[in-house]
Amino acid sequence: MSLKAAMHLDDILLRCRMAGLRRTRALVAVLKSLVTAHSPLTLADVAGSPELKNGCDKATVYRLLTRLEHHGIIRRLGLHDRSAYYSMIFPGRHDDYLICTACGVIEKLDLACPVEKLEAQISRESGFRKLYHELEFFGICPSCG
Amino acid sequence: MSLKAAMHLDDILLRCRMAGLRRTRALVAVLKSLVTAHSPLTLADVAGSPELKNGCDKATVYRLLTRLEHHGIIRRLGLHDRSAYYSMIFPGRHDDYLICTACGVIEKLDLACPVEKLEAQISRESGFRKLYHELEFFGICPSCG
DNA sequence: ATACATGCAAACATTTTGCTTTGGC
DNA sequence: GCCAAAGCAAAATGTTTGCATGTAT
Repeated sequence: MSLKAAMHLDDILLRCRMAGLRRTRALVAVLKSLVTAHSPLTLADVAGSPELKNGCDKATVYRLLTRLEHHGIIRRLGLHDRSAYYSMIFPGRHDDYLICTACGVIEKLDLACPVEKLEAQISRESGFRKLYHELEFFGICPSCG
Repeated sequence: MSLKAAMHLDDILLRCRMAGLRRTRALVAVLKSLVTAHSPLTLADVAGSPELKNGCDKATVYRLLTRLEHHGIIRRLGLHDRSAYYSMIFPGRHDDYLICTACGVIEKLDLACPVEKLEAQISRESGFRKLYHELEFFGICPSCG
């Protein structure tokens, strides 16, 4: 894990404590997986997490992910797969994704998200609160092409 | 079912025949549900479809939906729910959605989709083919607010 | 010491497949 | 009549909950 990731981790653990979460082995393991991941992870990915050799129980991971999401520390994504995906929320950053419908590879898109300002407008017109969005592009990647 | 929907239905049945699908009772029922629906439907919605009193078998509906999606006649959506949603594709039209994370209500958004042109750019830069996208806004609706 | 978190196991929900029968062409 | 599609039933996959035990505070 890089120095940058380590800093993030301490920072996030602090936010977890603020939210009333205890610093358990499972919590640290889950956060490590998510902080170091290059793309969103499924519950099974996190629970398995071989490199961290933390085989945490799925039920435990499930409850942690649920709570972390509820506290706005991680984000839950659809990504069109049968299982849900999770990724860290880094303040001020938002990722959109490009996904191959053939092999399932997920790439983070490096672009200025074009819907940020729409969000404010939609919130105003619809009366919905706590608005956020999910934007994914699907297609066939060059390797599968 | 409105006249407009009826026209759509004939049109779509034609496209299905082109794709090699037989005009079965189940196919007609599935298409009727989807054409008349105001928002995307789950597999269970379509199979149950009470108003059409067509209790089709779920396996049948599943296979039909899969095939229809494969032929580009319907679209499969994530919508963050546990089950997948399906909606008709009306040529030249694309819908984005606004979803309440509390009660689950799904509203179609009436806006010029801001990512259409991005799509071409992404396709060019990434080499992905057959690109399409999914854009959803999530939040708490006024009733749940 | 206490309350919260874990792990195991079992219940659920949904999707997916196998196989026989039905019905469109 | 032939082959694709339907229907039934069962397997596979992923999520969620109950409950006894362990552990952070």
